[in-house]
Amino acid sequence: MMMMMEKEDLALSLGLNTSTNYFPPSLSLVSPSSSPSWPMPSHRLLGPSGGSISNVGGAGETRPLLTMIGVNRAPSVAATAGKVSDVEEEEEEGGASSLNSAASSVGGKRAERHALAGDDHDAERACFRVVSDEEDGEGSRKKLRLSKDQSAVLEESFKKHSTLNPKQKLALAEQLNLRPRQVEVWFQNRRARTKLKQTEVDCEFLKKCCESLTEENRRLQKEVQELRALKLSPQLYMQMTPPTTLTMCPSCERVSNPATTSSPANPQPSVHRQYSNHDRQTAASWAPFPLEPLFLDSIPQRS
DNA sequence: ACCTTAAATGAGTTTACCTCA
DNA sequence: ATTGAGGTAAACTCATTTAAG
Repeated sequence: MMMMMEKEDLALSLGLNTSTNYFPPSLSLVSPSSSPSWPMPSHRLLGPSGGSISNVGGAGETRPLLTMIGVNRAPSVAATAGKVSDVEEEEEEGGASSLNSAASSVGGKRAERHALAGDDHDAERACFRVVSDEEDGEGSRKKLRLSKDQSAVLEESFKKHSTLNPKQKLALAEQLNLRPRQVEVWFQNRRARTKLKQTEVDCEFLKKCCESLTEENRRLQKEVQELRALKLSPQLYMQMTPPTTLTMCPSCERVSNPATTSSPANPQPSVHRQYSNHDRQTAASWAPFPLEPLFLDSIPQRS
C-alpha cells in the first residue's frame, strides 16, 4: 500500500515530457550533455493544505513545514540564521557548476570554498554524531527510509533546481535534519531517476515513430507497384480513376503523393529535378491539391 | 522473490592554487 | 616582477553497483 503511494508520487513528480512536441527534448540536437532543459511540471507534492503539510505523525496538529521535520537527527546543529531564506531567495541558475563558480568567484575563492566545506563537514559531524547514536550496528551501512515529508521537501526543491550548490545543500540538510551528504545523494539518485524515465519515454516515442514510418513505407511501396502495373497497361490506365493518394504528373509522368510530398506549409524536395515553364504552368493543374503562389514560386525556373 | 531507493564507489571534469622556467 | 605551462588537490557530477527495507 505504502509502495503504491510512493510509486504514484514518483510517477507524478518525475515530470515526464509526454507533450506533443515532435521530438522529445532529450532527442533534440542541442547539447546532449547538458542537464535536462525541459520544463518540469509544477505538481504540488505537498499536502492538501498547499505549502505545508498537516497531521504529521498522526498528532493531529498543524505545523509549518519548516519546523516539523525532525526525523534523523535532533535539531542540535547550530542554525545559521537566515540561511534557508537566503537560499530560497537565490535565483536558480544554469547548473551546479555555474552556481559554484558564481559562489566562489568573489575574492578568496579557495578559502571560501574551504570555509563552505568546513561548514559542511561541521554539520556532517554534528549530524553523524546523532545518527551514529541511533545506529546499533557497527560498520554496517544503515539505510534509512526518508520520511514522506522529507521526500516532499526534496521534491519541491528538485523542481526548482535539479542540482544544488553547497549553500543550498547545507540549508536543505538543516531544514530536513539530514546530513548534507544524504541530500547530495538524494539529488544524485533523483537526477538518475529522471534521466532513466525520460530515456524510457524517448524510447517509446522512437518505437512509435519507427512503426508508423514502416507502415507508411509499406503503403507507399504498394502504391508504387500498383502504378507501375497500371503504366504497363495504358488502356487500363486511361479508364482508371486516379488513385486516391498518388497522382501522376502529365508532363513528366512522375508520381506525386499529396499526403507525403510538398505542401505550402511544409515544402519537401519535389520529384521534379528540372522544371520547364510548361511544368510550372501545368503543376498547378495536375497538383491534387490547391497550390499557393508561394509554392509555385518555389519551383525554380530552368535557365 | 522482487522492487524501490539510499548509499558506496570509481571515473571524469572543473577550478583554484602552487611551483618553476 | 610578470607570465604561461604543468602539476596537484579538492570538489563536483554521472554511471554503475550494492544492499536495506
